[in-house]
Amino acid sequence: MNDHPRHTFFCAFSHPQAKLVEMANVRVRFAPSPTGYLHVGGARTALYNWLFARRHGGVFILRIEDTDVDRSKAELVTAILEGLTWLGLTWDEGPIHQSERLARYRELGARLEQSGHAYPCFCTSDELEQRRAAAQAERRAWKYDGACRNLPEAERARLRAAGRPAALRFRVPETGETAFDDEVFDRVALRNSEIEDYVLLRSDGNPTYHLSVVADDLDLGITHVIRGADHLSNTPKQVLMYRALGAPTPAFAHLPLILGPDRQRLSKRHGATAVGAYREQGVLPEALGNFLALLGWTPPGGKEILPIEEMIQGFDLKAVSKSNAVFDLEKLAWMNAEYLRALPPGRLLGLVEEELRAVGLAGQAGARDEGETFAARVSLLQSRARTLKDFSGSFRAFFSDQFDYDPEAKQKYWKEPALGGLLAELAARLADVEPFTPADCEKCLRGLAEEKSLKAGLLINAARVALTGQAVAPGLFDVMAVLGPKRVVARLRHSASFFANA
RNA sequence: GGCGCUAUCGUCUAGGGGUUAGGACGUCAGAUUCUCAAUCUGAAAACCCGGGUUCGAUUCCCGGUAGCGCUACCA
Repeated sequence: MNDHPRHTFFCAFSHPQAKLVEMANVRVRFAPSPTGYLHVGGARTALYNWLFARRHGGVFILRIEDTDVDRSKAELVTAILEGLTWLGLTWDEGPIHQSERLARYRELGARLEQSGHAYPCFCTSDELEQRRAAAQAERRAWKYDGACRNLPEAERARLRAAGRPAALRFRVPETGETAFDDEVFDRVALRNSEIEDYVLLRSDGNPTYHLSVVADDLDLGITHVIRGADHLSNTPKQVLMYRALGAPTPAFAHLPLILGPDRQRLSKRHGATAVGAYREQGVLPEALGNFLALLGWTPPGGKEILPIEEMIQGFDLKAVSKSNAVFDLEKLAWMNAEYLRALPPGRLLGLVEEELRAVGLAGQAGARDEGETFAARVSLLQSRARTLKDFSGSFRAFFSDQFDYDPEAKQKYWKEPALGGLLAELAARLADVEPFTPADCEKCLRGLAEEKSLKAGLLINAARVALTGQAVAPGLFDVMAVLGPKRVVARLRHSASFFANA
C-alpha cells in the first residue's frame, strides 16, 4: 500500500492547459467511518464524488476510516458497501482500510517529528481535561496550552525513560494565517493562532483523523477532496500538514450539510437517515439518488428528473450551493412516484414480486400464480403507487384474498342499508357476464342502477369498497376485469353479508 | 465563549445593479370523473434587518441578527 503509485498533482489554476491535464487524472474518494450506517448525507457525498469521477473520467476510491477502534464495527462496513452498491455507486479501487495502514501513519509521524513539525506531548487526557475545565470555569477560550511544545530534549528523554506514554502533536505556527481555495466556498482563511497544536498520533500509537486522512489522500494520489462542510474548519490543519510534508495540497470541495425540517443537522430524531431505511420503505435507488443529487446541486438547464447519464454530463462543483439544505420527504415521495411510473413494466414486475415475497404474499391467491393478470394488475396500479410498499399495503386486495375493509371507506360508502341487497343482486348479474370485460361489467352495473333508479355512483363506490377494501382504487370496471369474475362475485357476495345483520 | 461558514416563496433552488424576481415539491381552487392517481388550467407564496456605495440595490461593501459547523488522544 505504501508503494502505491503517486500521481502528479498539477497546480490547477495556474495554467488553463494544466487544468485540462489534471482533470484527466482525477482521483477522488469517499471515506466513511464505520461508526454508523450509510447516512443520506454520506450517500450524497459519495454520489458527488462518483459523479465528479465519472464526469472527468477519473477514479473513484472507497476508503474505510476505521482508526477509532472502539467505535468502528465490521458489520457496519458491510452495510455501507451494500448501500453504495444499491445506489449504483460502485468504486474503482478499495475498499482500503485505514486500520491496515498503521505503520505508514507512524512513519509519517516520525518524519514530522524529525523535521521539527511535530513533538511528543506527555500530558494525559485527565490533565488536559482538568486544564480545559479550569479555563472554561474562568470563561477563557481553551486551546492546547503548549505545555510540552518546548520541552528540553533531556526532559523528553527522562519522561520517555520513565515510561510515560506520549501523543504526537503538530507544531502549528504561532503567526500568520492558513488559507485554501475551496471549489464550493471559494477562499477560506484562518489565523494560525486560532489553530491548536492538534494530535497526530494518540498515545496508544493510533493516528487521529487528521494524520490518516492526509497520509491516505497523499498516498492514494487524491486530486480532489470532496467531503461534508463539517470538515471545513479543520481543513487548514490539514493544509499545514501537507506543507510540512512538502507535498502539494489537493483541491478541496466542501458540501453543505443536510438538515432536518427543524433546521437541525439531520439525525435519527427526524426519522430515517440510513439509506437502507429508504430502501426498506420501498424507495427506488434511482429516485433517492436523483433526489440527493438535487439537494445542493443545480444541473444546467434546471431539469429535475434526470437520468444518471445526464447527471454525469452536467455535474459541476461550481454549481453546488453553499447553504445547508432541508431534507424534504414530500419531494422524495413525489420523485419516487415519478420514477415508479416511468419504470419499464418488466422491472416493476420483478420489484413488486420481491416486495410481495418480503411480506409473505408471494404465494397467495392473486399474486404471481395467475400470471396472465398479474402484469395487468400491476400496470393498473403503477400510476398510483408512491412506493413499492403500496403494493403490499393499500393495494393488498389485488394480490391476496385476505384483506381488511378500511373503516373510513365502509363508513363513507356503505351507509345505505339497501346496498346489501343491491350488491348481492349485482353479484348475481355479474356472474352471467361473458366475456368479463370492463365495458360489459360497466353495462351490467349501470343497467342495474337504472332499473332501480339509482345513481350509478352509489353502486360503484360501494362495490369498490367490497372489491378492494379501499375508498381509493383504480377505475372500478378495470378492477373487476383484472380481478376476474370468480373473485368479483365472491367478494360482492361476502360484502352483502355485512348488511344483512344491519 | 472563540473562530469559520451561510442567508431568495413553507421546502429545494434559478437569477442578478434597473426583471411582472423564474422553476420544482407542497398547498389552495377549477376542469375531468365512479373514488383516487395521472393530466390540464389558475391562485396564494420569497429577496433576514440596518447602514453605506450608486441616479438606482434583492444583487456590491460594512455591521447586526439568525442558523449551521468547528473548537477531542471522534471522524
